[in-house]
Amino acid sequence: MLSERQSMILNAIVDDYIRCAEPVGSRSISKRGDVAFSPATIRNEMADLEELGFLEQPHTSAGRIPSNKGYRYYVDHLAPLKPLKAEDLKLFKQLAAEKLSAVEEVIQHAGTILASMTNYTSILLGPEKFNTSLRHFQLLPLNETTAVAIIVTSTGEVENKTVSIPQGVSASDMEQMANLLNARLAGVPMHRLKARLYSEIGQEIQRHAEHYEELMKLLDDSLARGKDPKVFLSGTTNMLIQPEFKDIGKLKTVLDLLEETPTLMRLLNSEQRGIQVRIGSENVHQAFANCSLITATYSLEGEAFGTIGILGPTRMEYAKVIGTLDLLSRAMSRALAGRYGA
Amino acid sequence: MLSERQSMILNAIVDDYIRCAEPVGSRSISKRGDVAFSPATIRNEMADLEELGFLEQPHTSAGRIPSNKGYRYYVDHLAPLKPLKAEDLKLFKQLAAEKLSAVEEVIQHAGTILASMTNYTSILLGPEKFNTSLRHFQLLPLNETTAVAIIVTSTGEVENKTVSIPQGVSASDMEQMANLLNARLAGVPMHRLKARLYSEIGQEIQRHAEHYEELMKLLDDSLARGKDPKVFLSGTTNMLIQPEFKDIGKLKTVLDLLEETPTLMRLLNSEQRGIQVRIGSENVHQAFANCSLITATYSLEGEAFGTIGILGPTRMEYAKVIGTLDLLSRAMSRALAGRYGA
DNA sequence: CGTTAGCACTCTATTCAAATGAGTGCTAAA
DNA sequence: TTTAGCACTCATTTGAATAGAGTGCTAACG
Repeated sequence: MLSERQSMILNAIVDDYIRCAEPVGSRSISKRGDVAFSPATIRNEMADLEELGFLEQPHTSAGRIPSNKGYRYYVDHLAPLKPLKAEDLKLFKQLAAEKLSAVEEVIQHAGTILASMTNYTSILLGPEKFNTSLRHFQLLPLNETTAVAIIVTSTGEVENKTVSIPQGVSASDMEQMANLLNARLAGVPMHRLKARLYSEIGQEIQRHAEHYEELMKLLDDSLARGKDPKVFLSGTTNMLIQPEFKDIGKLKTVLDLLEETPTLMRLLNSEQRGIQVRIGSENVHQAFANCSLITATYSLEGEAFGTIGILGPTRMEYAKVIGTLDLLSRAMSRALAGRYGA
Repeated sequence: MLSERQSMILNAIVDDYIRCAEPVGSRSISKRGDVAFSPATIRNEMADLEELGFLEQPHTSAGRIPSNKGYRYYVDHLAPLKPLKAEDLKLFKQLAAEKLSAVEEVIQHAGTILASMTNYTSILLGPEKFNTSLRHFQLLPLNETTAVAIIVTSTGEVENKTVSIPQGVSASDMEQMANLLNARLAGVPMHRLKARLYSEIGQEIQRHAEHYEELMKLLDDSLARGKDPKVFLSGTTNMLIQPEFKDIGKLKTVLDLLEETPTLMRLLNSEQRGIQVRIGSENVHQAFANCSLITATYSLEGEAFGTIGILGPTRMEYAKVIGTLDLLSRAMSRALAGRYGA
């Protein structure tokens, strides 16, 4: 699609622009050394590249900046896969080695590393609990009216929920219920719990206990899915140092959106495994028009999957970020593996 | 300490400055109507107030702005306690009425309300678990090497922790241990748990079981205090709209500090109950020199206490914020009461 | 024919002096 | 004691001139 020379020039422009955040002119490219042509020649090529839609010109007498299409070409064909620095690799190893007790801590920690290494904002999605199963259920009365329902999943995560005790249900009723659930539903995938509750436990309760309605309501409440998977943000303030966000208004719009979990979920949502790059307007939300989001997925014992992502300006160090995410997602899978599971 | 007229003028200046964020001059005060003197007279008083340290002048030909001492006087003597708007009160009632299942949700929600009502940043500290006691303990093996320890407190909070199982400890050992702890330590205050573990349970284990060392280590790990109380932030982006933070550098320093839980803890830390106002340099951290922090405490069944706070520029709507915090802290205490507890 | 030097042109950013205007302090009069 | 008047200060705004970076085009060059 592009000639050798055009590719080289596009590459040079994107590189330069990523580094300096300023329109790059023909002269400065010529001087870089890796494109050994005169400014005039480069100018001609640049005019062509602009016509093809890979470059843009803020105004007549400025240099060129890459368009979204330009970035896309850069990412797909040009971005050199930089090897990570040794010190960064060390951080990853530490992550895997560290004695982090909970999945959430591993994720949180990974997010912090990611943000500090890249100087962008990291967004991590906890594992979908879709593929985990029930390990243990408990129903613990606190007083006459409220109880705590505790669910432990096969991956060792603990969810808890305060539920109110229906009239006429006794502590021993609840204990029986919990025992019944553990006996019958242990090992059942989380997303099938409710269905199985009605199909299997329902009859049993109806046979042995009064208060059928009340007990079912209680159990139904208790098993209510522990809301959406958690989102972990880190390095949001790195947005502040990006020159593209010197406009506080736009900055606030973006930061505000980052506080909304549903927006983030929608942003990260994808069926695809592996690494994905969404440049500028490829993102769902209009406010992220000059942002790029790069995501990778990690797995937890091959059962559950989560997403880690980096949000930054479209003028992002793609090569570095992609490499980092790739390695870190593997490191996370490794750190989470073996620690739990059947 | 200040004459009637001086008070009035100081009041007018602080009021105006809080509204407009710009140095206020003698003329504009004279025109306000509530201080019926000529600009010249007011100028004289202003000169006096400056000499006394209540006002400052950015430069010779600008109006005056309040000093920290000025704000302090305003807060202590002048700030009129504004009644809240009806719609705001309604929000509070909703908070109390809502069926929020977990303490943390109540707190989180209160923080959101607080931030959106005041347009400042809210910082809420979860209840100190200091005064809560053990309700239930459980130790649940996940596989050969790891187990989940679950602690339920008297206020219905659930803490969980993944611990590794020492060599030679069996599932039935762990079950016994858990039963023992429940039998002996239920009702014991959280902060005394470890001490009691050694003084009471220790002997028992030594008598009945092998692996004394290992079991004690396991239990000790399991009871490790669930880190610091959680901190909930809301409305951090409200900082962006404050003109005092148009300097992105300072803004970043502050926002970065807000991400550090220990800093926040130190910032909020106080033995005092009730409402506290810390103006500018009265705050621990240098970076908060032009911020004010107003805090109030709430209680959970009279047992545990937490803190809610508002962080904003020193030029803060003290009257409104103090009123809001006062009411909200009560509303929270109410919302949390009755829901749990013995 | 592809490449490059040269040059006129465009447009932004910088600089600097002058004008503006908000606000003060002081003095003298009411 | 209060206030009108006035000279003075100083940040901000304004506008014009200038500098500078970069382009597009044309003509020359190998």
